[in-house]
Amino acid sequence: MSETIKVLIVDDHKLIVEAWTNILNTVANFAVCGCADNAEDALFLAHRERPDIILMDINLKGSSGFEATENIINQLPKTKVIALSIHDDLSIVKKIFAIGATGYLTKNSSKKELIESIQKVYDGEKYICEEIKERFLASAMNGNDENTKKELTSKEIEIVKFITKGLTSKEIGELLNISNRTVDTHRHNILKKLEIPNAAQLSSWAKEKGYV
Amino acid sequence: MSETIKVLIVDDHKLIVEAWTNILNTVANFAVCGCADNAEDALFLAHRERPDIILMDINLKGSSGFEATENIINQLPKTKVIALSIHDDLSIVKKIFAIGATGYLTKNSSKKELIESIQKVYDGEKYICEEIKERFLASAMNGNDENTKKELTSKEIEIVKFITKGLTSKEIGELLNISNRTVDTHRHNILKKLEIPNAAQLSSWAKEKGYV
DNA sequence: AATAAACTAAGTGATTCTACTTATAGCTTA
DNA sequence: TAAGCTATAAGTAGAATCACTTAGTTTATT
Repeated sequence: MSETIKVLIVDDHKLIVEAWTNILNTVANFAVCGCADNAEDALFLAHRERPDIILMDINLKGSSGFEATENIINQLPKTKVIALSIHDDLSIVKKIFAIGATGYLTKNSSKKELIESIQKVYDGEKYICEEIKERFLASAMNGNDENTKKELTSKEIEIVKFITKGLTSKEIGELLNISNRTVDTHRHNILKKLEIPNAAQLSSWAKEKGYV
Repeated sequence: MSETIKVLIVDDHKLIVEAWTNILNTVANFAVCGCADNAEDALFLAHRERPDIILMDINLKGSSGFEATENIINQLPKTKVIALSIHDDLSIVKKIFAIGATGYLTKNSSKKELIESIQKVYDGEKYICEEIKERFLASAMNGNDENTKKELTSKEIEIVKFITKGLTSKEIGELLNISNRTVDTHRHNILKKLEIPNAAQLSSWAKEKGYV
């Protein structure tokens, strides 16, 4: 109960990191042991500081927060990760838990939930914020398949990233050393999986969901 | 000096609002007099509470933070608005000042800058965070035209919004009651202005800059 | 060993987008 | 009044995407 819980905060917006640090430091047995604004620093600090909890924004600019989370969990199994995200997409929640996260908050969560989640996860429980819980429930009730929406493969995600950057199939093929017709096939499969009509919408979808 | 400065916070992420409230309430002569997570509530609260300063996130989900800012400034000229944004795009900074904002911070600003900006703006000065100042300087030095990048017209922005939603020129034309060839012309002009090669990149650009 | 999933590639045809140009009408501003 | 911007529209040509299909190879998993 009175043991100090060491927390590492990872988010690429300084103002947000400082604001959360402020909140957490008002809680008696919490101590913010470090902050990082990118995946590399996060990994380095996790090794040095050995935090109990990492608050991880999975929408980092450069690299994917998914990979960073995966690395940390693999290398430091004792460290628990609470994922923090701007979106309420259920497939992303499932994915991050599959990787090994122990908690999930959105930026619509309350301060109370933030504190609660850290304590609960430290005590060995899993934590999902109210907003997401309700959405899972609603999704289960009306039987829609939002949470069973097909996942993209890593190759497909790679290609999505190039598409958002405005590359043509030909250019992507050259970069990946595959035929432009193969890239076309991937594009087609991606759009079909996600039920999206074209690259323009795919692009904004990817931005929104934090794939890029 | 000892007068209380009333601050209204507008941001669509509860956790961020609470975090900033936390910071500001630790400053002796600051008082957070309200929070809003959308443009309508912001306007209502501005009328009721008559804050000295409004901290306005200009990347609100539903409506544009630009319009909200414009409305508030027109209706309550005594209220100063400090714009807060995730991006460091100089053309957006210029635009928000043209509308009538008195300060600009990014989410990479520090806590110190947040507090400083409120005090300075309350004292009648304008405020721009360090990060943006440096970018303006750099831009002026190497003479690149990033800050003179052409602005999109309101029609063009309207069309960009439809493009990001995956509509074809034909569909957009039908919605706007204009020829699909006119939409094509607009598309061409948009891409040329922004020096972007295709709709896919345009789409992620628009997401990134908060146009949609 | 067998099955499934993912990656690869290509054919075909339709649709859509992009580039560049010309042109008219309306509105604003110097 | 002239110049300039915006919105409208269309011609032409070429590039790229999208839909749907078939199919061989590799990689995992059971």
